[in-house]
Amino acid sequence: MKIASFNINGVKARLPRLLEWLEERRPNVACLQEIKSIDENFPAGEFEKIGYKPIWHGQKSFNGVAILSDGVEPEEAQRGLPGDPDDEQARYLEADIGGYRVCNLYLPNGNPQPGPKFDYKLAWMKRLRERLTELREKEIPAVVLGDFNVIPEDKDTWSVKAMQDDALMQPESRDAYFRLLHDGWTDAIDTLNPRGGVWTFWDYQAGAWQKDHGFRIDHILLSPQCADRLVSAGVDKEYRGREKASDHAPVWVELRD
DNA sequence: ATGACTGCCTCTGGCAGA
Repeated sequence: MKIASFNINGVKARLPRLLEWLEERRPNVACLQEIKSIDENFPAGEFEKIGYKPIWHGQKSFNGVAILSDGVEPEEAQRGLPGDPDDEQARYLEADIGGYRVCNLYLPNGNPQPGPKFDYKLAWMKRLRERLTELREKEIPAVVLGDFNVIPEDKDTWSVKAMQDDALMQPESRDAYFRLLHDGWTDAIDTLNPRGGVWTFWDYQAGAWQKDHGFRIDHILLSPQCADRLVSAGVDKEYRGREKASDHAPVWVELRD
């Protein structure tokens, strides 16, 4: 079972690149973030044409998440992150697929910090922990993946100095991430690349891609019930270098059946 | 260096992203 995550930065602008990646790499499940589309405009038919069954949670202009499943209908389990009825941002979608609970998230960026956006990020992470604790207590084999907007450790960025004031690597953001790991979730990419130096994002600006100035913010967490099924995990880095690329590269995990 | 690039909706410039 191969489960992937891709912050595509606009489903409309990225559609040819996205279809190309799906056909070339053929993940069983693909979680998308930043579809930047209202529900009515989501191009479901384009995915169905190549064999993927989609569910999606859209929003005008920003955010938006979707789950695509190869040949199998995803059984939606949760739309939107619980815990705040006033939060209308489309950043969370859960589905049952092939015996796994797949939790797709687009965690708030939090810049500028300090400020209300950073407060929203930290509150969102607290709610996420509560949701994931529920799943853990039910002992569901779960994969939680997406754009976490957290640089977990210094080894996960090309430059600590360049990023030191960024919301992505503030101690509060990191603490909230490590609370999840201490709860029993396994960071699949970090487990297989303990020395770091693996990037999933390169800024469009200042020639960041050409200079390999990236960082790791797209993560895949495994619940205790499926951590021992981990076979491999990685980043489809080459897709960041293609024409009209997203600023993120896809990440993926392969789990033993 | 208040920089850079890209997508969105469209008040085609301002906002958001990271």
